[in-house]
Amino acid sequence: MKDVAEAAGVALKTVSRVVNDEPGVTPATAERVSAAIERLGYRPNESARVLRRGSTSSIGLVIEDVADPFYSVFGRAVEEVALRHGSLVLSGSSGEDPLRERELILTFCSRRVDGLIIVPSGTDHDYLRPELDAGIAAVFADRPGGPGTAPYGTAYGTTPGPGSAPGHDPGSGPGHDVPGVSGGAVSCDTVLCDNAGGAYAGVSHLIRHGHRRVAFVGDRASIFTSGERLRGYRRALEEAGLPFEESLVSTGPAEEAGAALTRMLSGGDPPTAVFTGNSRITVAVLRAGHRQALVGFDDFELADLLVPGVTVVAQDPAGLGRTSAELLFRRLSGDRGAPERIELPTRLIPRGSGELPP
Amino acid sequence: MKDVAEAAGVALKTVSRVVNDEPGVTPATAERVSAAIERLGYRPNESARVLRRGSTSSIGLVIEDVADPFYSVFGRAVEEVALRHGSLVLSGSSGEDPLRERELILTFCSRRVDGLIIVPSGTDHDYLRPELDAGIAAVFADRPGGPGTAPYGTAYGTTPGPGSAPGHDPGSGPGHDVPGVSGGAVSCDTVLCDNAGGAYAGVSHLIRHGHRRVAFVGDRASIFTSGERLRGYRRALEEAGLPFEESLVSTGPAEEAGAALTRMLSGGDPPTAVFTGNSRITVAVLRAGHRQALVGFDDFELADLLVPGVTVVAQDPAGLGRTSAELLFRRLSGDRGAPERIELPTRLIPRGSGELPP
DNA sequence: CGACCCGGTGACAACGTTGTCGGTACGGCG
DNA sequence: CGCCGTACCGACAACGTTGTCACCGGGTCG
Repeated sequence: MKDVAEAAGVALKTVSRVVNDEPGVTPATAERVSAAIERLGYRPNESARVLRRGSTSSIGLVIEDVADPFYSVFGRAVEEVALRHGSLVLSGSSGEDPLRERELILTFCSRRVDGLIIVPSGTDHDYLRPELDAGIAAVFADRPGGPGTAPYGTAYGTTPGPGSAPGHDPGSGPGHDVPGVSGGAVSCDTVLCDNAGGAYAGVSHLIRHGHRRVAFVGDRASIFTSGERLRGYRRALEEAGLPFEESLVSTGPAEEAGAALTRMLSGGDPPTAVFTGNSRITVAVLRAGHRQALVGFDDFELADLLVPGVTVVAQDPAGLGRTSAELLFRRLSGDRGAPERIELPTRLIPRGSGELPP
Repeated sequence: MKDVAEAAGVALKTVSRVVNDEPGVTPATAERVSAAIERLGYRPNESARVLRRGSTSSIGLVIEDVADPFYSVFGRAVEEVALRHGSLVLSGSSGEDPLRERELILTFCSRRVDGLIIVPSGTDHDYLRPELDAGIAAVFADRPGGPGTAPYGTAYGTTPGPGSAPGHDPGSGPGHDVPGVSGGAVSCDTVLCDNAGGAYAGVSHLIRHGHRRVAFVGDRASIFTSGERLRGYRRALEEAGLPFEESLVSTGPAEEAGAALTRMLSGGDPPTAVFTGNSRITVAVLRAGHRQALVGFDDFELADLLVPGVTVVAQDPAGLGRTSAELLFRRLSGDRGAPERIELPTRLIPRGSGELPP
């Protein structure tokens, strides 16, 4: 910029004015400066600008896996909203590792993002407190999280299941008696799917088609969404006056879903229908060659092309992303209202597999 | 940081030393500083650090659509490599709009990314020249691009097709007689798939199974990969002594692919087999209900679950991302060798649809 | 005709960090 | 006892930008 000023024969500040479209520059001068900028291939240094102004015009996005269709559509929606607000998106995959998640978030904070959108893997986000106090906005999406919100659903607070083991809390833990910051659960905005309601609708759909033994094959019980969907499953059974049987429920990673269902089917009095807890599991079950009536939570591409078409309870990943981002930007533009908790509806899409008779 | 120094009763510089693990600090002092850092919830300001040091430890990734499975897997691979090198990834979707692409790239440059990985939509990247001269590394992936490389494939340089129209080159164009920078094509590193070879293999596969009239349904001819794949198709025909017939070739957006094929099939002497130019088109053709022998370029999820399974020429999006990123980081660590052009092999995966008889 | 005002411009400090260099205390050695 | 070397630490400048304020010339109004 100094070079540009020199080349155009003006002061630094004038160049700054031109770059930022500030008023108070003669068209002639502006033209001279613009020419110099073009000629020297000058680009403003965003770091310096950020340092000076304090705001980075960028937000951080922490999701489980950038390559997962659900999250990538989610991310795209966030990007779209960010673009409209002139913001950039820093994104990173946590890979369900709370440690990696923490690292990513803190990295983003170091880069002074204006806000964060987090699909939390971990349950403990107390380390966020100083950042929140420092004015960084945060929205939790798809699952609840945040400092002080650990005891949310029933699934949380139980044994953390495999995968959450690696050396938790390496530092000296969050300061205990910090003056001014201590105590008081400060919860953040949260945008969720209506997991329980969706599962309820899907299972009820199967029951309505005559099934009385419906299996639930879901993800690890330690995952919030998984627990909620199981809750919806139970409610649907209860309401129909059907018994809840442990033997018809399996929770675990998608790779084991096929085998789990096979075991159920080979037992006495096998289920005639299956409700699957997410699309990875739905696909795993299909791949294992099972042909029972099936409703899956979460839509996936080509579900309509399979034979029979796969009936699903569709979430709206784009809507989730859009809503989260819009909420975040509302906070960034000064909304200081109470933390919100938004639940997005799901939609049952009948395609054939869920309408098969027992 | 000033606050931390004050709280710990030391100088700014000492805090800096502790934060950066620099030698020359007594354990006792370091401990005092660390305690103060923890207590105050201090995080270093990356912007200031960048301003001072010059390197941002971040790279920019410009792809067509973050939500597209191909690119999201690609992006994930890039992220993985970046993580290993301690870098962050800024990513953005260009949406096939050269203007948006340019904007994104320049934004990234303003943020002083160390390097760029670009899946180019536009053909003209001359605006990159000042950045490249300023030391930013760039790798073009999936399609060639970059300043001076416009006249690459045969498809380029022709009429730009619909979609590239919106007000090109708004400024005063790249400086014409810039001293020191003018002329001389400076090409960048490029990582591609073996598009022509893959298409050749796929079409040959169909021919080997007895087909003599093979249709090509591909994307707009203005897209590099599309042109290359068409080239492979022609070569396969030639080598088998089959005529190239315009009436068996359709290029255009995926939404029109189904209708295009329908038209071909309703003509006299219809094709008995179809080669599709990308997975979106493959799916469109399947959705249109066509049941000819089919080989598609690019693999997609559930291709194996359809009946019959869809034979594809699989690319390796993760490999593409990994290779691109590794090449980029090699450049960043000082490799000043001649620009490379890497072509990744494809793999034919027979699943049934490509082995149907005429 | 002089005072005032205003639009255009420039000088300077400050944002938070780190590289450089200079200072101080302490231990060892002549 | 004095000198030197080393280890630790602090003051200061600089990175590139922008906010603040002062300046200056010309037009306007009293």
